[in-house]
Amino acid sequence: MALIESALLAVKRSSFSSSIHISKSLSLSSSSFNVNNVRSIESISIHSKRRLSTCCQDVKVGDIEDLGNSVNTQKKIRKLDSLLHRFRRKRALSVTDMVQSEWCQKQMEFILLRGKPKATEAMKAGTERHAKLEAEVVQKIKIHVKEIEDSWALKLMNFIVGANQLLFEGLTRELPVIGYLEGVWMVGVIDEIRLPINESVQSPFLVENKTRSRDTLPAEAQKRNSKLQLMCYKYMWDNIVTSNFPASRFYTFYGLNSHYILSQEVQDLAAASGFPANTLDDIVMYYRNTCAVLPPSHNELLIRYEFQRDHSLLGEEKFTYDPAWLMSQLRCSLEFWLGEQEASYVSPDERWKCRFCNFATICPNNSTESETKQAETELDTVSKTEIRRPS
DNA sequence: ATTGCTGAAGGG
Repeated sequence: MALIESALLAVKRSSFSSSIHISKSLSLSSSSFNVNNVRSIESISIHSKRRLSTCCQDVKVGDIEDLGNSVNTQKKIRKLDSLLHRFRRKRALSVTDMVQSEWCQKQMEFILLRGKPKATEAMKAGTERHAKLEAEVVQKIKIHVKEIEDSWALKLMNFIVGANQLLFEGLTRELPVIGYLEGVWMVGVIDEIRLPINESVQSPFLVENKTRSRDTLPAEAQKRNSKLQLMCYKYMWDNIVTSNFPASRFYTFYGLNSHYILSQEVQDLAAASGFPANTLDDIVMYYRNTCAVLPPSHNELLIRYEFQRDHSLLGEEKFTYDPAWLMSQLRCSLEFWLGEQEASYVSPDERWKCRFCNFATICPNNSTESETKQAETELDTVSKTEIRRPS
């Protein structure tokens, strides 16, 4: 408790100072079930000076290439030019990236190239609701960290403490996960995990809460999209608990110093959480030990839909993990991310998605449609009048 | 800086 208070004090102090030295902050949370212990730590926000802009430089092609090499060169160029390389080189792909590109690859591409649109009111309401649900089981406090290694240590601690909360209390929320899958690093945050205490076979049950602005269940495309999200989480969870964490690959990818001495604040927190550690490597060891004792997740997955206005339950959808379908979806998305395939457009029967898309007016999909020229012009005019760009 | 950036998810 004293620890939490001192951490909060630290935050207060820094908010009074005009120090430019604040590099990163982390919100750390303790379980509301037992406030005397730091049971859970949550959500890191990084304000990194080491921000890496990974905008691709022009790739110079060698003047003299023999035929055999030129195929390889083409591949290399494609790889260096890929969206993965340009926008996710120093950070992993996220489950959101996969889910977003399943919704519409072209829209994902627009978001990367032209920036993401402002959050809608519905999105804000959803974010707020998720924060409330999380607050039911975890209490967050902010921690300042010095280096990127500190924030990774805290993220892994978040997982460890969240996993322990799951084991001892039967429920955790907003659990951060990381894995090396299909040749890429992937990160995500599992909305909710339950562990039924009175069942003989203990399989963590993954749940995703969805809030809706309308009091109806979503269309098939949206259900499918959320199913993909949950299946990604299951894939990641099962990977985490069944295979050894590739620590050296992890250090290399993120450019981390495994021997980095954690900031005093982070060391104190680790000690208070029951795993005294000096270095990032120490935390990774605890992380691996935790993963080793966790069981694979349940084959059934659950999406809960609730109405934003009154939080009433609109419906629940239980479905079975389908690894073959998941793999085909991931492969499709990865081909797009790796630059092996051009961004695809939504299928004709899902053209309604364009009505919700901020890039509809500049999207080539609208000009190649077999609509009449008239309709096209009308659509164009209407859309243009709807665009209001802040000057 | 009563801001925006950082990140993952937020809804459609």
